[in-house]
Amino acid sequence: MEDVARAAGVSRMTVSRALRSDGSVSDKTRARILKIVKKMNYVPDQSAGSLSTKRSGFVATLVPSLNNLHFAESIQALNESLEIIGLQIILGHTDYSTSREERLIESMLKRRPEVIVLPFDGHTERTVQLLKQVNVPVIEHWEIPPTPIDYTVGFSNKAAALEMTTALIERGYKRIAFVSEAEDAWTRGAARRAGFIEAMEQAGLSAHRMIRYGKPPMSIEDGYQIGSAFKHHFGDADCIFCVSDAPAFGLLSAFKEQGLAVPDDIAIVGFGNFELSRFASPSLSTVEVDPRGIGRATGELIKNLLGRSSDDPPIPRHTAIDFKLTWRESTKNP
Amino acid sequence: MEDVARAAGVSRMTVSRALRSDGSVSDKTRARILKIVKKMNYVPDQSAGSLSTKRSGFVATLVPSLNNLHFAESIQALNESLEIIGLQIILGHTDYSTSREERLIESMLKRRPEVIVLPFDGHTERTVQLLKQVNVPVIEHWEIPPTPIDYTVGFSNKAAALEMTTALIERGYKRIAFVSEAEDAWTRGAARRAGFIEAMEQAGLSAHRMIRYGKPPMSIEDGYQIGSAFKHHFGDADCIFCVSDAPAFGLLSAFKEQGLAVPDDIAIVGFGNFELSRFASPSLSTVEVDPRGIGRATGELIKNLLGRSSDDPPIPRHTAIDFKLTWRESTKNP
DNA sequence: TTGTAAGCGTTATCAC
DNA sequence: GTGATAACGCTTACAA
Repeated sequence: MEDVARAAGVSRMTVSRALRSDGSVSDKTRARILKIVKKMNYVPDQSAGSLSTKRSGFVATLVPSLNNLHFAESIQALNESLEIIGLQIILGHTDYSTSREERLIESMLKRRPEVIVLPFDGHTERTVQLLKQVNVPVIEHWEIPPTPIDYTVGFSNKAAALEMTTALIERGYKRIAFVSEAEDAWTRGAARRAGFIEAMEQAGLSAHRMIRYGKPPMSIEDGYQIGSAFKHHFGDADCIFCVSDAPAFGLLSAFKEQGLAVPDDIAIVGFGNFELSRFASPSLSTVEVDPRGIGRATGELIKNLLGRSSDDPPIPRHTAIDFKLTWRESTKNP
Repeated sequence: MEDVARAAGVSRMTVSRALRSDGSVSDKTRARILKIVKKMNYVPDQSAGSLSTKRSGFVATLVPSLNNLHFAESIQALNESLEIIGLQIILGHTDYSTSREERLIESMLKRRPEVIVLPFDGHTERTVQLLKQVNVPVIEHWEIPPTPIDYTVGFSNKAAALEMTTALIERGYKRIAFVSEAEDAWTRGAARRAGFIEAMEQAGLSAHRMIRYGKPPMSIEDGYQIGSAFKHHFGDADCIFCVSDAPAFGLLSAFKEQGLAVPDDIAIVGFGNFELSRFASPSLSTVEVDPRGIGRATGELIKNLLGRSSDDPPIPRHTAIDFKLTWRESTKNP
């Protein structure tokens, strides 16, 4: 910067001002300076800038895993709205582990993020404590936690599963099985399961057909394994509700091998609505969620949080993102 | 930090040393300091540290899109090896656009990354210029560019497609069609197409059955659309080679609707080997690549680049990542 | 419109 | 083993 200033015959301060549209610099000087900047290929050092302005330009963002198109899409949408306002995501994946989440947050805090975005799959006590005292907006996304730390963007996984289960019961299914992970640290999976159980009980039906297998995220392979042994365990089930679309694909594949007809012998529904769900055969009934919507809404929220003057209207704590039930060939529909 | 120092009755310098395992601090003082740090929940500011040490701890990482499990997995693997050595990824997606890539690089340069990792889908002149003069290791991944900037990790997409095509020809297919995007900015897709064409020509076969559709990344839907009109355009084809697995799934779906048998009426192969490829029906023959391997190898390379003393053995410019042909039910195999 | 001085929170360096 | 001092590259606050 010194060099640029010298070359332009001005002080560093003027260069600094020219570089941000901030200051009042005469158009002539600014033009001259910018030309020199281009020529010298000067790139300002944002760490140094942050140190002065106390604004890092970072948004610490955690997702359970990138290895899931939904989270990846959501991040991509978030990123798109953030880069417009000059914010950079620093990304981490929790691998569905609360202790990993805690470690990541500790390390990201060193970067002085202006906002922290993270999923709710349970938090350690220390995580909550860190988050509360750090004095930065915290956004939990993809689920509505029982006791939110600050802001939330997402939908109730329990309500969604409840709605789907109720709709299945209305369609005449009574002996519904639920497929989810064996390890329960994954709270959103547990929420879906709870929704299923509640709906069954409300209808006076038994929710004992529980298949717990593997750890999150469930894969197609997991579903295939479950499908291969399914009739052995719950031969009387008339429908299977999967905690995500992935194992549902595996079940479809396994049942096809066994000559079981879907939905005539048994119905299958998933959760998530991956692109493939429309093209599977039979195509998959599922709970449709809106990953890009979550990312976008999170971006909007951040924009509001950081761009506000003190007497703007208050910002709502929760942004609801819609889900909806999508019916396809894997269930018998009215 | 000042506060911690005062509470511990030492100077800031001693706190700084205690915090990194760097200096020579007596075990007693260090223990005392660390206890106070914990209690006061002090988190050092890495921007300030970077300013002093000239080490940002950042790795600028670009991928074409996160909306593709392969890139997401690769990033996740890279991230896992980087966090061990205390490096943070700053992530961007180019959306297969070289001008977007240029903008992203310019903005990331402000963070003073210690390494730059990016895909090769062509670069603008200015990108190359920026990258060359920035004096930071540059790693191009996922493809071997004709003129690498610095280091490369990946495989030749052209060679892979050539090998697959040759193998198809050996299996007796002669009227092979190739499905890829209409927009050709995407160099790796073009490389695959070039491999296909070269193999066909080597065998004295015609490579005129070219379907160009949509823009990268090709989706299942794209494949479905192509499949719906396929017989109309190339009714005599005996095999379709898709630039990625995604459109291949769409083709399978469309052909099933039309009552076309795969592979008896027509064979289909993909590129990528997504998890689903094993479970599709028929399961999909494809070129198997190793996204996590690319991520891991990139991580290793970075570790070597940053951790070297001047007289270590030189680091190879290129790290080859294997691909292999995987044969399943969607082709007639010997 | 421009410049000067001080300081952001850390660490390198050298002295004790 | 510990401390004082001067950077690091920028911006804020004020002065001209």
